[in-house]
Amino acid sequence: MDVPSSVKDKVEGVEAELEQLKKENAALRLMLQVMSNKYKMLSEAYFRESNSQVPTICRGLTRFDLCEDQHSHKNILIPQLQLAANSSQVFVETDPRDESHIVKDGFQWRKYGQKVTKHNPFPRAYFRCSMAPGCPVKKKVQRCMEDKNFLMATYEGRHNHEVNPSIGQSLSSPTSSATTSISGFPHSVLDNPLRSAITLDLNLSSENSSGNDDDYNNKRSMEDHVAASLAKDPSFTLALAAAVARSITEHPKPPTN
DNA sequence: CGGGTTTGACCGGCGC
DNA sequence: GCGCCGGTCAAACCCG
Repeated sequence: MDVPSSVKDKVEGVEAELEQLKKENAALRLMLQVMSNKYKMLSEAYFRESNSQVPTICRGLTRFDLCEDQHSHKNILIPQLQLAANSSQVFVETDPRDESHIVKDGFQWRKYGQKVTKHNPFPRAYFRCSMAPGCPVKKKVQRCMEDKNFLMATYEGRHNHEVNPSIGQSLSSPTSSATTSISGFPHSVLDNPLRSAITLDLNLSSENSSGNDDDYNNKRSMEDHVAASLAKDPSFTLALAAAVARSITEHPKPPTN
């Protein structure tokens, strides 16, 4: 019995969609695992600090920012972890064969060094902003260890000038998608329409980044990949945030003294 | 020739 | 004090 080609196409379409959903589910599961582990680590660190009588600033603890999705005009919860003051991280999907460390973010950068770090075989490049004399902003760019599709750029400092749109235009190009959270930047920069509409900063604080075990790096790399793909879909982010919130509330409380 | 990149050397912080 | 490691410097080099 012959199956009409239109039906066949439809079936193939549904199968492709199913496959896509499976991938997204896998990504979500991974994300939940990572965030759950991260929450556990942070909780332990927090309680250790509390118990050691050291004055504590709650840096690096998870909070949820309420933001409005520009497309659906619904508020979405965005899990966000703060880096050190004036510091932020950006994840950019690039061709893994591209070794140029170029993150087109609207600024002009001058490279002043490159280094191979201990836990990542890919070299880390160091840049200074060269758009304005005396601009104190620096950035570090390094390819994610386990997912070569992503570059991780760490920004430090505040720009003392405006962004140049002609430099940043490729940020919105189809071949380069950025998942950004830029803290410490002037509003004029943040309001730039060239900037990615979705903010999803899943980074640990600078304090936690001082941990240098492989386990941590593995989690971080997985996080980078998952965060970048999920951040493209605000409704998915909403569902994720709800699931994470459930995960956190169900997590057993750390021992108290 | 000026501006950017490369790369080895150097420096300072940190843990042991 | 020593060694490790990340970050920076600066001379050499490249390119338009």
